[in-house]
Amino acid sequence: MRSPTIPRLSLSANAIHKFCFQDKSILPPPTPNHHLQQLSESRIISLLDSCTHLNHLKAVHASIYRCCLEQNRFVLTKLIRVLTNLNSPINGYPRAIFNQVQHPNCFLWTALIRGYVVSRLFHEAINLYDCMKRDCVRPNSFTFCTLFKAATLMGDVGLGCQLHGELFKLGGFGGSGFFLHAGNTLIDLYVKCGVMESARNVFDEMPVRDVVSGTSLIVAYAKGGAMEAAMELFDELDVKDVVVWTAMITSYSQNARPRDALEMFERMQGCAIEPDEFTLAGVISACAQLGTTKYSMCIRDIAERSGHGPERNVFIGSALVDMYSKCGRVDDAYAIFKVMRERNVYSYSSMILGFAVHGRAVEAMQLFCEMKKTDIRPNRVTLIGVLTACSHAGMVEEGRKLFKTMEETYGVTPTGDHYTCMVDLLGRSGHLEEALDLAKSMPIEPHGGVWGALLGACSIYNNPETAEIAASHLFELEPNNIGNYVLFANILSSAGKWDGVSRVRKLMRIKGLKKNPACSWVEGKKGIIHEFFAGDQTHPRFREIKQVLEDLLTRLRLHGYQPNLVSVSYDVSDDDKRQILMTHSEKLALAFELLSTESAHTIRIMKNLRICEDCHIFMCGASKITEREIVVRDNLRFHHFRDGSCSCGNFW
DNA sequence: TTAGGGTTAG
Repeated sequence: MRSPTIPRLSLSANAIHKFCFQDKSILPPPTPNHHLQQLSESRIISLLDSCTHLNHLKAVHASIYRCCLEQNRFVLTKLIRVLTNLNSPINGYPRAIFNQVQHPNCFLWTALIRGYVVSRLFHEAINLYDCMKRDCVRPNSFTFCTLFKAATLMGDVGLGCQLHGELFKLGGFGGSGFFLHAGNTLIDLYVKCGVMESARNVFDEMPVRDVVSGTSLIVAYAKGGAMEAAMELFDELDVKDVVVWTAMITSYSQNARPRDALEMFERMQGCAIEPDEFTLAGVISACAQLGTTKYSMCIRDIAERSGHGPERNVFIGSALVDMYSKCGRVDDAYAIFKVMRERNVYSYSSMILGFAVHGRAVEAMQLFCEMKKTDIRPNRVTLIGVLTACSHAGMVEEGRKLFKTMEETYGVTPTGDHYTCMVDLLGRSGHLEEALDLAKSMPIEPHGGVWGALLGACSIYNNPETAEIAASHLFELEPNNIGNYVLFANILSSAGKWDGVSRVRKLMRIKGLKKNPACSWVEGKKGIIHEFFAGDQTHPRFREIKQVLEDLLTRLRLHGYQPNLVSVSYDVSDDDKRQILMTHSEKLALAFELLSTESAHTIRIMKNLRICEDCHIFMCGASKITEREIVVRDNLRFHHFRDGSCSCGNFW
C-alpha cells in the first residue's frame, strides 16, 4: 500500500498545511496577504504550466492550499505532474498532496504512478497500480501509457504482456480510439524489447494505422536492415508527417543507401512537408556518404535559411563538419567547426577524423589536445580518429603510447577496429613483424580488418611471405571479399611469383568472384556526375581526353617521370603495361577535369579503390606542371596533390 | 496532455 513514511492524513486544515508546506525549501507557507488567494481554476492551471523552477510555485501556493481544502483533483493532478517534471522528490511533496485527497480518481493515480516511473522507482509504481485496482479505480489510456513506459525502461517484456492482457480485457484498443495512445506505447515497448512480431500484431489490431506507432515499427525494421518492409509500411500509412518522413530518410542513410535517402527527401518536399532540424541532419549525413558538393551546398542553404545553422544546432553542425570533410573540403569543415557554439563528442570526432583522412595529422593531434581540456570525453570513435591520424602521418611512437594507455586514461577498451588502426600504423611504417605479432597476440579474435591492414602493408613493402599469412586468414574470414584476392595477387605479381598469381586467380574463378571494376568520378556543372571506368574508351570526349593525357605524359617525361610498370598485375609486355596505366580511371577523370574546368578550379576526383603507385606519382607531377590543386579521394582517405607533392607524405 | 524521427567508425 502507501509508503510507510507518509501516514494517511486527516483532513484538518492544519494537517494539510503541515504536509504541504512543512519543507520550507520547497514551498514556504503562504503569507497572510496571500491567504486563500482567489484565483480561478484556469488561471492556476496556466500558472502551473508556466513553472520552470520549484520557486515559481510560490506565486500559486496560496491557491494550491485552497485547492487542497476543496479537494480539487484536477488542479492537484496538474500539480503532481509539474512537481514530477521539476524533479521534486516523489516521496515528499507530490506524495503528500496525493495522500490528502479523499477519493483519488484515475488521473490523480496516474500522475502519481508516472512520478514514480520518472524517478525510476518501478516497483513502487507497479504497487501503486495494484492499489488503484484494489480501490476499484478503472485505469485509462494514460495509465497504460505510463505502465508500458515503465516496462520499456525496465526491459520487462513479461510485464508488458501481462498489462497487454489486462488492457485487452478492458476492451482492447477500442473503436473509439480511447486506447490508441496506449497502443502506441505498447508497440514501442515490444519494438524496444525486440519482439517485432508482437509489435506488428498490435499495430494490425489497432483500429487506426497511426503514424506514431507506424514510425516506431519503421525504425525497428530499418535497424534490422529490413528497408523493404519499412518502405512497404511507410507506403501504407494514410497520414505522413515530418517525423515519419525523417525516419525513412535517416533509415536509408544509416543503411548506407544515401541515394534513396535523398530521393525520399525530394519526395517529401514534393508533398510540401517542411523539413525540420532532424530531417536536415539525416539528409546532410546522406550527402556526406555521397561526397558530392553541389547537393550538399543546397542542403546547407536550407539549414541556414530555416534557422538551423551550425552555430545553433550541434547535430547539424557535426553533420556538416563530416559532410565537408567527406566532400574533400577539410578547410570548410574546420570553418564550420569553429563557428559552432556547442560541440560534442561527435563534432570533435568528425573533425579529428577529417584532419586525419586528409593527412593533416598535426592539426588532428592539436584538436585532440584541445578536446582533452573540455568536459567532453573521447570515445572509441574519437580514438580511432587519433590513431588514424598517427597512421597516415607515420607517427609510430605517439600511436604506440596512445594505444597502450587508452583503456587506463579514457576507459575505452581497444576493439578490433583499434587493433586495425594499430596494425595499419605499424605496417605502413615498415614494422611488419611487430604488426604481425600484435595481430597474433590480440585478446579478441582478429576480424578481417586487422588482417586486411596487414595485407595492405605487405603490398607497400613487397613482402609476399607475411602477405601469405594475412591472406590465409582473410580467405577464411571473408571468403567472398574480392579485394583481398586482388591485393594478394598484386603482391605476388610484384614479386614475380606468377605461379602464386595463377593459384589465386583460379581460386577466384572457382568461387565465381569477379573483379570490382575500378571507377573514378567527378562532379560537373549542376552537380552532374561523370564516371570513368578503367580502360573505358566510350566517353563522348574520349579522343580529347586521350590527347590531354598524351600531352601531359610528354611533359611529365621531361621532368623525369617513368611509368611504374609494377602497378600492373598482369603478365603482359611492358608496352601493354604502359597502355593499361594510361587508361586508369583516375587519369581519365583528371584529363576530363583539365579539359572542362577553369585553371583556378581545384580538381576533385573520387575513386572506389585504392589509388595505385603509378597514378600517385603521375598526380604529383601533374599538380606541378599544370599548377592545379588535385584532390583524390580513394576508398580510405584523401590525397591533396599540390606543387609536385602529396599531403599523405607517401604513406597510404 | 500521454507517444514516433537527428550527427562520428565499421
